[in-house]
Amino acid sequence: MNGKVPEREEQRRLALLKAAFREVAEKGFAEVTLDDIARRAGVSKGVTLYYFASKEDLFRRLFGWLVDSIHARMREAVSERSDPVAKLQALVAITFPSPSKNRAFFRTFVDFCGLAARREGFREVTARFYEGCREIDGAIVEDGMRRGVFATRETASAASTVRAIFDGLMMQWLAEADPDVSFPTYRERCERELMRYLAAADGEGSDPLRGSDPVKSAAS
Amino acid sequence: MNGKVPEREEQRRLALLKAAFREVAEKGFAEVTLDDIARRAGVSKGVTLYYFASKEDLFRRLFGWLVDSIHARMREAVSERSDPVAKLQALVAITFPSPSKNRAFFRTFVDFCGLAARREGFREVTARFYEGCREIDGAIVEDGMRRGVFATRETASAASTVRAIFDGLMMQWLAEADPDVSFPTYRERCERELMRYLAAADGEGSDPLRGSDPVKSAAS
DNA sequence: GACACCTGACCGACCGGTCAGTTACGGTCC
DNA sequence: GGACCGTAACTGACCGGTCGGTCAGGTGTC
Repeated sequence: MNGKVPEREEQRRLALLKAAFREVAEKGFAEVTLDDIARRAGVSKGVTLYYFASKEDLFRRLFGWLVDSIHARMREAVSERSDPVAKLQALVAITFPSPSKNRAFFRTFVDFCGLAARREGFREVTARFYEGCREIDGAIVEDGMRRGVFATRETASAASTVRAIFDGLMMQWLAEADPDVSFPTYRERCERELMRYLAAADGEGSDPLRGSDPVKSAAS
Repeated sequence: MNGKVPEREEQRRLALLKAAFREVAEKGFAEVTLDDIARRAGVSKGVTLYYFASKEDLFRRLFGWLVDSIHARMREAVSERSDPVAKLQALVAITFPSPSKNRAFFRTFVDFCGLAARREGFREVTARFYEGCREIDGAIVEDGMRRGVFATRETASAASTVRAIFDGLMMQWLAEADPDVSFPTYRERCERELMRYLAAADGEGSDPLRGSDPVKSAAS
């Protein structure tokens, strides 16, 4: 009907990546075998290495694909709002979609950071992830500063800190004994603390969030 | 000369843990073999499993030992100062000691978080790590608030965010193409951004740091 | 029948864990 | 002092299992 061969090939590759993602999210890179991935995708083991040069190649592409997806989703969500505060809230919503999706993505992410910290070939992808985040976060911060909603600060550092708050809270969440229960706590905390950090310096009264009842649920 | 046997045993165990730490920092949990650890410690392979029940047992104890060490060092550094700002600076100094030590600890830490996010038996140790941090960070924040140096906020959330900024920046640092070069940038940024987050809300003028030249080195 | 796609048995390497055997050493008895 | 011994510490060959990667051959489609 149309240019079919390379399309079908791409389709197959994508199916394998999706299968690999689910496997990695569950077991971690080190524990996943090529057989697991093939079985999850409903094909035989040989196919995996028919479409990817090696296990490492597959993992690298998997993470590249994840990074592109998440960036696209972030950019889309941000572009749909005009208010910097709303943009940030949209980012929080993207980053904390649901316990299970969160767990899947962030487990994979942490795994990958561990790999990237050691193997040169993987580092490039993590660098690209943070590069994109810096761009997205930085644009929001700058916009908010221009409009006087956020306090003046150096954009690069602020974007870096915003991202650190996202990632750092996520790591704490992953370590929780019962992540499903504490999920809403962390999501709300993320939003509130980002606002706190960015809020204009002339008093908490101008806090764009109605900062009413402090969430005490995480206290010991 | 004295009660010798159990002491010598503990000594051996510690030597193995240290060897394991160096190996893991370099290669990651998944890539380290019992043989690697033994060889690094200058003994034969059999010894490793003579002193530890299994590889998993060894790794769990390794991380427990690391967590205790880092907590002790943090507590000591903090207890030596009285000013909350100085305490926080001391914490930054502990957390960012040098590129190589940083890399070693944080690579291991990230690895371990990946494990803990999946295996029940490991989660308890990460939970303990964050529990201790919450205690240390929380005490500083609370002290600062009482003295009016930091703006009023809910202690648990603030401690959580402080720790998130530490961890999140560290992850970004790990992803840098040339970590050794960007190390001072991240260290300074960590200190400055923590202060920014915690600083009293009545204007940047009261910023406890002399916020002079913005570090632009991380901008694209 | 040619070709792309797919299969799964197979190979070689590796690794956690076991264990039979060796070594080092402190104590004991003559 | 030295012969002897018991045991804790240590060694490394070995085993069973696993996994990444290969490949000879099958299958379906144009």
